[in-house]
Amino acid sequence: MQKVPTVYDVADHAGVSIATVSRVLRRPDAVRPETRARVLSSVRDLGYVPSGSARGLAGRRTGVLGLFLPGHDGLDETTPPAPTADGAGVDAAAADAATATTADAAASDPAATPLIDDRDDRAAPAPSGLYFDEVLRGAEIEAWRHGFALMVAAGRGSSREVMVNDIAGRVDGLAVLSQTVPADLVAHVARRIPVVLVADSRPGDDIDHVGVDNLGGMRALARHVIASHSVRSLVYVSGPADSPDEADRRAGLDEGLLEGAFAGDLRVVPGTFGRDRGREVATELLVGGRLPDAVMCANDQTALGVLDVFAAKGIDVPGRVLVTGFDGIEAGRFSRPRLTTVRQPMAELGRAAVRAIVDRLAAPERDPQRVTLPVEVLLRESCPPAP
Amino acid sequence: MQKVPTVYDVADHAGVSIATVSRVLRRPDAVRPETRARVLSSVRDLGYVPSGSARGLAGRRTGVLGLFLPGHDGLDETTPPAPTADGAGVDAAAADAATATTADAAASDPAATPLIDDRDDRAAPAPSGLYFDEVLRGAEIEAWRHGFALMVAAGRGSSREVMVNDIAGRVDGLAVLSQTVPADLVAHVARRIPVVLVADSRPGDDIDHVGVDNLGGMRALARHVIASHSVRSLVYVSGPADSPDEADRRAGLDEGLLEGAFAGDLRVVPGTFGRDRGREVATELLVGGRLPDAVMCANDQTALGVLDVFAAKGIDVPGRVLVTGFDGIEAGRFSRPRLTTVRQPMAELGRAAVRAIVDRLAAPERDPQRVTLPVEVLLRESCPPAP
DNA sequence: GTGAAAGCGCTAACAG
DNA sequence: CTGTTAGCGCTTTCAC
Repeated sequence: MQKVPTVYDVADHAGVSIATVSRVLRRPDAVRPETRARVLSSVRDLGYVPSGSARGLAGRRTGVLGLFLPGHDGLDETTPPAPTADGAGVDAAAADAATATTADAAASDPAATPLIDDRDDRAAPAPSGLYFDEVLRGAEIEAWRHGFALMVAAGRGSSREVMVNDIAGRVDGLAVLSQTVPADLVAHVARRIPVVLVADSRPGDDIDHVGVDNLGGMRALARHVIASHSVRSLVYVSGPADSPDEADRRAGLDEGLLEGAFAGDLRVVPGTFGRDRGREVATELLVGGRLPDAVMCANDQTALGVLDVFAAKGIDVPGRVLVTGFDGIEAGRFSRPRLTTVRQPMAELGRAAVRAIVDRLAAPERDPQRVTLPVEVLLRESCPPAP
Repeated sequence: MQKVPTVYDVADHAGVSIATVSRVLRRPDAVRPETRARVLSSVRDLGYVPSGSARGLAGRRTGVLGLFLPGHDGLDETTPPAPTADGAGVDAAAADAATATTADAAASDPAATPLIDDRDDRAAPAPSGLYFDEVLRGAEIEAWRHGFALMVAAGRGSSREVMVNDIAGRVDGLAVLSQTVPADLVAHVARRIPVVLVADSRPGDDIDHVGVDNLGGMRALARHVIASHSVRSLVYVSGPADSPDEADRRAGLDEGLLEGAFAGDLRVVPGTFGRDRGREVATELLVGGRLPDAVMCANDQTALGVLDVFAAKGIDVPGRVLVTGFDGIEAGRFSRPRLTTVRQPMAELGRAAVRAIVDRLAAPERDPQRVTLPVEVLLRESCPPAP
């Protein structure tokens, strides 16, 4: 790690030219086996690892794709970035190194391992991310398949601009999730490299886009709800009015109801995509005394909140009232009753995003593409299949 | 995206030298405000984004850290990497683009949204990764704090060498999880950049390392088990014999038993860290007819397998037998009964790993560090707190 | 405060 | 099959 070897060092050591070293690494069969062997051995001896930067510069391509995810709630915004400038915050590092660093001896001190009564599930961390983790995983896999490495960044409110530019300068293409990056920044970056918007249905963009079939999913679900059970009254707990997802899901609901010739009552209650709001709504419903036959929610969190209250109040789901969600988050698998929902193919989203970039790289002039991935309706106990 | 602008273009456009452009971007206050404004405006007009490669080359540092995770089970090995060579598999991309790509119209076809009866939880995807996702998230956050971007890669059995070298060439430091990279490769790479081993207690390494307190955690748990309940017979279902984690946990068990002056029977049954093996063991225990007072497992998966069988056979947990795990995976929060376990601070692991690299970058000559993070014992229903 | 010039390490023609 | 030679776009002294 002292005198990091370069092509020149390897070339010298192997008694060849730097071009040959480069060839051995890029197109091995363009070099005589013996020469190749000699070079390879020098590489080993010297501990040579080619510089990605130099490669990127010379080759005009980095072999890296970028993925911009939504920020991790809380955990970050709290602590501003260390003063970067030159040393990349190296000094700041030294400062908090002591914080979590523990010598083996200390950590093994019995007193250091707390016993926590978690019978109330209090200690559980908020899984929050899950959703994006899957996207990330899918993207990583697909990137690898296409010979790209993947660089990730989570959008932080502030300094997003810097980050985006920073990433954009290092990659051959960038996938941007939902509303993590302001439109103008996206536009700026898109002038340099292909950008694909993921699950972010901003209309009128001349930028590639991949998303899931929110509309079709909710439509299919709605049809199931009204067709399989004698639903006369239906409450829909929406998402935030400014959410494109909400818009599509709502549209799907309307279509499904129409197609299913729903003749009952539909009441729309504004929601927030939050579990708490689900609880509120359920409580109001209970207090109002007029429980509908079904409560369809714009997302799982909301539905889980509704289930929380119904369970606490002893309301029979699905016996007395049906409940549905949307997203297919893990928690819905474990709720009581288990939640009927629409599962989004998260990993597939990531893969599709990467494919979109790769395609674009191959055909820069092609018209902007829009990919919509199909979803699945998962019928579980909160609104089971027709009896 | 056509003629990607460079410093030169910006310099021309702004009527300054490239040095000034560079300054404006790196050390803004070293430039007269008016000049700065002019340059910045040119940057905007031209859609200039500095090349990370050029920057990395000239500055001898990339501002990127790498994270090497274990492969995603199955999903990958199945499909070999596209022929990379030059086009980075661009041709292969075109081939399978049609596979998942769907036009809006088609996706919205009702027939395209399948309804799946998931009352038996069959449709649920294997969450598998979860563990590493948290590490990744922690690493990303910490990297960002220190002004670094994060590059991730999942270790695939084959071509791992290529990947590692590839990543290593593009980053300033690398964190490598568990046994994802063979020792000699690690050594090779470590000659070029700082490498930190994560949760991989290979002894004798002169490489930085961060891990969790497997020993202390299991010790504390063991003491709880025997001290809080009148346990006379104990079965320990181990992990694979070659796992360093297993070794530490086993040692912790022994210490805990010793410290708690355990006078009963301890029987060790070999396990695999797999849920199936947990089921097998539980079944054997039942068939044998001599159920112990407690079954402590080397990890959560095993414990969940044990719980599966006990639940199916109507064995009362914790009434008839106590069960414990290790890891703190999400599924343990939802099992029936909920699983008492030791939670590893995954996100913290990721953060610590990044800190270790950053520290090393700041002090290349310092002795190798070893960081052991404390764990928490989560007492849940399968082995609750003392009555 | 700003410009000129010398690389950083590698790839990719182009010769031989 | 191998060597020579230009750059790739940016940072960074060193002068002015």
